[in-house]
Amino acid sequence: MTVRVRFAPSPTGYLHIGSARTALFNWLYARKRGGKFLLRVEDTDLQRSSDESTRSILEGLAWLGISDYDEEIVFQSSNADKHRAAAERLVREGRAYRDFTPKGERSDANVKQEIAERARAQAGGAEGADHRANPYRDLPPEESDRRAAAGEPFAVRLKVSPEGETRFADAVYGEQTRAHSEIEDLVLLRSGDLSPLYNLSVVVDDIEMGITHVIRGQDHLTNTHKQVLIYEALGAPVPTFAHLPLILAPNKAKLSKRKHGEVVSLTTYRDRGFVPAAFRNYLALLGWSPGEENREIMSLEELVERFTLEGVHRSNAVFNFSDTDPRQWTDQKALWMNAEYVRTMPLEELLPMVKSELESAGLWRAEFEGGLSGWLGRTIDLIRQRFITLKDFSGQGRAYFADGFEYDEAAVRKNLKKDASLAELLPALAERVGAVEPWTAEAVEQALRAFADERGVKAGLLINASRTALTGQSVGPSMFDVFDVIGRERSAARLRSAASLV
RNA sequence: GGCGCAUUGGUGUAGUUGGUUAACACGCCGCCCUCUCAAGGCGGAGACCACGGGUUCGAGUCCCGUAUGCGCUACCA
Repeated sequence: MTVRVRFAPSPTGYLHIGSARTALFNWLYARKRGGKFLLRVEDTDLQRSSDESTRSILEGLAWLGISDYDEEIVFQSSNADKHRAAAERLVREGRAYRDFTPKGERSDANVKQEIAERARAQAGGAEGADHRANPYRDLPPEESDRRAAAGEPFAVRLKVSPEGETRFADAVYGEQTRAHSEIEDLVLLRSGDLSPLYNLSVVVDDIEMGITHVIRGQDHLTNTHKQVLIYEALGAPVPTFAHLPLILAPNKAKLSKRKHGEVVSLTTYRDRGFVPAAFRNYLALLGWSPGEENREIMSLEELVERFTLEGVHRSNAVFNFSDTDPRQWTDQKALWMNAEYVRTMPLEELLPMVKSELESAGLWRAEFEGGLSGWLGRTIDLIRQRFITLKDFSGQGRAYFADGFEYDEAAVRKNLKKDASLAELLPALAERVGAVEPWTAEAVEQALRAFADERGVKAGLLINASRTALTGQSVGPSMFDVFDVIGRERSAARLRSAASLV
């Protein structure tokens, strides 16, 4: 049987990195098994869902390179009739019943507290909660039909048998069992508009879509038993479940936008200059590992080849970042991995990303793809070695692409103001450099060192001063390569104008 | 409150039939390289494998208990 998996986000906000990772694992599993990867947008909560969210989720998946869905995207809201029909069928078959209890008030905010209080109150009673105490549970069908026909509002609940237990083998967490006494007669359809609830919708849709493997977050693990019950009531085969460990914040709390801000949003990584392959690689390693062989840098193909559900962990992973240290705005390993990709990936793959970065910074010039294309390649190859994100090409790297750049204050202090004689040395050096022939790194080095000897100063003084003069920075590639790439005229001009900063 | 799941250095993980000094990556520190900073090379600090019992000649690996964390428990998804 062909494997069919789905990623089913609800479009109530940006794409959370935890969801992105769930999508990735689904995708990897489908590709690994030669199966189908489907997308279902769970937009049943019209209040909170938005087209904008849907769009941003789609964009995020495309950015990650996993948007090659094998079938049309399914929108859950358009399946409401099917969900309702399924529930009505269960009522007819006596597997579900109409509950005419008036709908209770519930303040969304303190549900958790309410649950705990109710449970504590019940604890005083007999053996736990009596989930089958509903007076409408065994109402004769004729009376139920009559009251419904009379227009009395009702909800539809699944009739969970009081004895026994449900079980399923989770591909990650292993054998799971839960006594029926722990499961209430869950509501399938809301009273009033008879709109379907989540547990019903997912099951009906997954059956409809022929899903064979449900791979999702561990927060659904306990509720899976309810869904198994629905599958069984509906007489459908139960798919294989694989629950994924959660991704936690440094304080081990759930990662949330409200508390942790933009670090949890996938788009942040795109906007801050991450290479998609790097972030994808990092994400894959959160809650999964290939086992024995500990090579961590893996291409998409390698990830597909090595991915298994058995390699998924059971313990939650901590996403480590600091909200006070800007250098650690996100997990350091993610940053390291991105730098690794930036400096080692094939230049032709990096080029388009650098292009769009330079474009959005207004630094792109048409010649970069024409007469200067060779120069551009050399330059990028030179400066990428110490960059971390794509943003660095327009930030620290600005001076390579434009004459208008800023001098880093600390760099000026350290390399230019340090020695007053630089005010005179720099223009003289400019003169010398301007005459170098041919214009190569070696020739410039010879000229500069000779000049230093003549003036009786250390070459290092001139080299460091030149670095700040030509790039505005205190750090960067080997200086003679920088001269080479910046060019004779621009180098000389920058040396001269830097004299005024001394 | 009930039920479930988890627990290896700061973080991500390896350690799949119990057997020697618990491995790797990130981060951190030092040295080398050197025109700076990275990268790279070499080395180092950091884990009594949550805790307590038990089984065993021997346990990170099996069993029980405790603690802690997380999840679920809703006419939210």
